[in-house]
Amino acid sequence: MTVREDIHSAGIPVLCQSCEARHRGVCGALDPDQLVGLAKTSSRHSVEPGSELIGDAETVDSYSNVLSGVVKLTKSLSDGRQQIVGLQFAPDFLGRPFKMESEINAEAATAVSLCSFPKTAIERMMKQSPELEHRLLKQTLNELDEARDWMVTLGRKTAAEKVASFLLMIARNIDPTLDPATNATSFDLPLTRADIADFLGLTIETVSRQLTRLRTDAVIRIDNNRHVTVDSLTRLASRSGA
Amino acid sequence: MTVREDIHSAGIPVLCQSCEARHRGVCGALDPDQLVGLAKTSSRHSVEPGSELIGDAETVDSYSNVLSGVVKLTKSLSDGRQQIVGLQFAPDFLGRPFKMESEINAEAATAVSLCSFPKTAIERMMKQSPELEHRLLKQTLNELDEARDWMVTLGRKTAAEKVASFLLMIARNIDPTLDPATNATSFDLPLTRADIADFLGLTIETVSRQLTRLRTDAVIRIDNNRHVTVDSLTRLASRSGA
DNA sequence: CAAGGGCTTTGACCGAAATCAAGGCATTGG
DNA sequence: CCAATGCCTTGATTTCGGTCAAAGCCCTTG
Repeated sequence: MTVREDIHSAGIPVLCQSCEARHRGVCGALDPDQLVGLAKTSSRHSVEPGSELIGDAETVDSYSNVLSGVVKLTKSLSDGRQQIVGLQFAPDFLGRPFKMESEINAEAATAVSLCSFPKTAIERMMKQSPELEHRLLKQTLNELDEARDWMVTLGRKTAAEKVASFLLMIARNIDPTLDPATNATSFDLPLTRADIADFLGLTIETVSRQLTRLRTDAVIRIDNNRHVTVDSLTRLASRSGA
Repeated sequence: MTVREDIHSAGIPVLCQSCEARHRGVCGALDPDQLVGLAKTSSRHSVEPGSELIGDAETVDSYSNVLSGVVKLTKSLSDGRQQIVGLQFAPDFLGRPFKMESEINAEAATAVSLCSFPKTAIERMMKQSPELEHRLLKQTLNELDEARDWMVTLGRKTAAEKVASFLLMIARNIDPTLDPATNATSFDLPLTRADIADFLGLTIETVSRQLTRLRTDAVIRIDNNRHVTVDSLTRLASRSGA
């Protein structure tokens, strides 16, 4: 069971008072008393696609729960080559505990809404509440797992398998209409072709060609360049290389 | 500062009684009283290169500190394609807290010595000692950082850059004779060409050819197929693509 | 020493994906 | 309505790394 599933199934809805929304991110680990303290300092934001959330530019001093939308984590080489090293969906927690040396950027891939807390507030709370740190450890272990799965994709899969794996991963994360009977599903791509290329270690052209192939082979349909309909998840999975 | 450096610089030597060795892994987070309890259940092992430490076969029910040697973490696709997703050096902590779903294998790349504890003992201790969980969180964050760095290497670097990056990483981790003056260093490769290929997402032949190129360009020397001498770390770094 | 096996190197050739180059198709704004 | 802009697709060509094949080099073992 992933952390995400765990939080969902635990079903701990927490009224985060400042952002006036019920959500289930890391806040779910706090007891009501603690939460009231935290809520006073939290605030809800909505940001445009493309906004930089964590970057080299401004030293960001806050943590956030992702309430909706998709955030991409990227790293770049000095000559501009870029790689997306992670995607965060609701209710993931966004931020860098204990300043790591690694330079990472976070950018809104879609419209994103966040509930943010000052770094100091979270860090104070973490000292008091082992349960909060435990939650964080679990999310981190989960992200590590995902990162390692993608290392296999990046290092050992063909372009066709990479694209199929990507679609499968997105479907699993934001699929609104999973139909177990027909084994079909549909969703909006949260990333542009360029982002997908940066995620899979390919070029835009190769991503486009592979999507075209999946379309002509009738594995998927794409409307408005965004909305994907997968006719058979199993057929897609069989092309993802395990 | 990496976790590894942190543990080293903190300089917390702990006498782990059962293995009768001073080491500084996760045990360093425990106070002496707790340690006595743990030490009763711990034991020191030495394993041959190639031994499987964590695998699909036997469900391993213990955690370990790596005392010396190098452990490779691998993942495989159903058709046998393999990817190394991490390397662990002393004093890293080896094991899977909270059973994750991801199937991962750990195998001794070199001769390895370990200090192992039963899973139950560590887990009991973790509930009592927030400091232990904190250490674990820090190591996990560090591994996540490393994994994401390698995603950039796997997705966006050329074969030449991959091999240079690999040598640089190994040098940083097990360099016994770093000479800041001449900027030179030397070390034994802990991995075979096949392992290096699995780590970098390349074939054996490509790894061999790139090493040959570095040799003919006088950036490195290799003796006995194992012992590498880097004449200029900066020159090597300049070939690693940042 | 010779034989054998495991690992590594090297060479010739091939192919998947990158690069280079147009062109299409929406949305936006004058 | 017609540029203009930003994505996306498609085609032609090139190239980097993979594949196939052979040989070299150690190291062990009889």
